[in-house]
Amino acid sequence: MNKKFTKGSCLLKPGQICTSHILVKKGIARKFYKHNDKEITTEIYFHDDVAVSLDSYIMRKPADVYIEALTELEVTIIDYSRFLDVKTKYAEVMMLDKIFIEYYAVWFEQRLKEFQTMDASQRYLNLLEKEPKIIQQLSVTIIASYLNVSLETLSRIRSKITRK
Amino acid sequence: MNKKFTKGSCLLKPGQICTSHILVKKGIARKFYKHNDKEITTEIYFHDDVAVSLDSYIMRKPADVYIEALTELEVTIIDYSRFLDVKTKYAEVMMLDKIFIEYYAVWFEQRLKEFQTMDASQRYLNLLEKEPKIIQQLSVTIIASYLNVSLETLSRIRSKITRK
DNA sequence: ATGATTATTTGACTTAGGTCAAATTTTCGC
DNA sequence: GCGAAAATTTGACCTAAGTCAAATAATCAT
Repeated sequence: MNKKFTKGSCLLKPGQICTSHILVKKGIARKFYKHNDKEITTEIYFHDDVAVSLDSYIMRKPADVYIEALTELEVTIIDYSRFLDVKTKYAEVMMLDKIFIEYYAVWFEQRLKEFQTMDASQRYLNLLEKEPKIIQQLSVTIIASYLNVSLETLSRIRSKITRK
Repeated sequence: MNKKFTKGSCLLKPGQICTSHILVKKGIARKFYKHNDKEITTEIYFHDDVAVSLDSYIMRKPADVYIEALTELEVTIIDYSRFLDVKTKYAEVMMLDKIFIEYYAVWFEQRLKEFQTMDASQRYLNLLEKEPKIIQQLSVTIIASYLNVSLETLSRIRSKITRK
């Protein structure tokens, strides 16, 4: 089921239960949570990426994250209840769902390692290498909140790099 | 298939492919990786916990982590090939495997959030609350490497807390 | 028990990165 | 294009936590 969202609108808000997967078809979205009024961006979605609040979806509990359209956005909503029905019938679909979560878990492990082993500049350079689209298309504010540094620090990192 | 390991021995080393899940029956184990000669502990396993190098297991690629016995250790090895065979036959088993990974992913997400939002003392207090066994039974060195702080800093955090 | 090894604590110093404030640049509505 | 609002950069300063070194404390083998 296809849907459109305007820039700045939210596809999911804290308190809602995430019952579906969101497949981005056009535009950019992000997931973030608030901590002491600070926004921390955890994921950024481009074409064909899938957005979901994993713990809300799995535990059937209210989400604690926002999923927000960063541009005009077109998505396909994959409804959980329908999906569940298909899953019980077709082992293949269930297998795909499992593979999705496996890769998601590996991605989390990788990202955790980045925070444990890299300082701010290394994280920036790593992101530049691995996901240049994020650097190219998003604002300093959003990139900083994705790297978990202050905007000022990110700005300094960038100027130091370009000065070289 | 049951196996015993002596304290300090490794159940998995970098370079090996992790083809099985390890179910701890007795003793304590940990997973860690080395970064610039520093050991970073990522997980600690007690009775009935399951140890696996997820990315090695899923991607069938050489592991980059150690799984080490911290005490005399008794485990049950669940071999991947056998398990795979069972999985194709019994959807139930596959479902359990999927649930395992789902919870694992949620756990990673949670842990990532801890690093993004808590300072060293908060992480310590959080661990004390959520996994007191780790604080009670392991050395400062291991706890520090699990919290990703230096041993000196952890020692100072502890003395500050007990002084209160 | 005693000396040796290992683990933990304490001290002095350094540094990455945060905060707050001001300056500058960019973006956008009209 | 022009002024206002928003985003980014720069500066000054501060703090959490790291490093290195030395001092205690705990553990272990003989």
